[in-house]
Amino acid sequence: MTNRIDAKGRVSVPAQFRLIVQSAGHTELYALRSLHLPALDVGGPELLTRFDKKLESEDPFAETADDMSFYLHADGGFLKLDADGRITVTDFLREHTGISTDVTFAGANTHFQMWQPDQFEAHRKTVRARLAEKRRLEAN
Amino acid sequence: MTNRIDAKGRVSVPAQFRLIVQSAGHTELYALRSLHLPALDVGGPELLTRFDKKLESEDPFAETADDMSFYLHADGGFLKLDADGRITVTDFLREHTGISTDVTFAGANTHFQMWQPDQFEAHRKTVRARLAEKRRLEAN
DNA sequence: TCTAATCCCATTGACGCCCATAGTGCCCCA
DNA sequence: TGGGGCACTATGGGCGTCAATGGGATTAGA
Repeated sequence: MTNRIDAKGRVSVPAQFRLIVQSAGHTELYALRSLHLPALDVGGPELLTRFDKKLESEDPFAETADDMSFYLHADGGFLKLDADGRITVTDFLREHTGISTDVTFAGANTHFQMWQPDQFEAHRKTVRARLAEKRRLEAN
Repeated sequence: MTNRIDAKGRVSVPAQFRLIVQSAGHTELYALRSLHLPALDVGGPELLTRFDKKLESEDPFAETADDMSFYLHADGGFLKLDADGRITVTDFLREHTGISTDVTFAGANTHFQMWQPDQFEAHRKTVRARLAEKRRLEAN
């Protein structure tokens, strides 16, 4: 699902994904820069709390917990949905993803990803190739 | 079983295959672009959730798990059945399969495949040839 | 004051929902 | 046993609704 960014820098979040958060009564999304991919992991505000909960259960003095906490708040940001279900694409989003004029949305029921269309397509092909190769090896 | 795509881009899902999902109370199909074939693997939404469940139980840091998850969502999509048991053939389906005016359905009890008719015929022949060859070798 | 964000409204094209018709196989009954 | 009618599938098309997009107007913020 690919949508265009308009002259004001807005893009419609596909209805199917809006439902994820709007049904929960929220008007905000939370976007997190993916660690390994030039993409954004996006979900409702509970995406943040879910990670935070996870952190609480760990040793607060462990380095990984520190890193994770830092990562969550430094590499994440809120996106406000306007009345028409659009968000404005900030530099925060563009830098990490390479997004300029169009955005590709892909994902599941609880959260989704935002990509620069070409990057998305490239990654899709890479993943297909890797899985096909793995399966070929396992067949022998 | 081959059906025609109408002017609005719709095609009837053969009744026998509809039963697979409708009997489960669903009105949606889940289509996944096959890794090795120019075809779509189609089944009920539980096809996706089944895979997802499987992934949750595996090591979430393994690259393969990431790949699988991405593949399932990037190369998979939902197809809504209308009241008459038809789906609209999107570009998402056409690109991978070469489908343009007609669709060939083939499959088993739990899920089925969608093909461009000529591609299906070609694949059928190669499979026949491969099996015949294998049998010929084993006979010696 | 100038820029940027937010709200509101208009357009258009796609999709969902509805009904109509033709073709086909099946069953039942005369 | 042959014919009529019922049931269902595949297909075509009308129409209303909603999503995606564009743009004006108003407000907030620097």
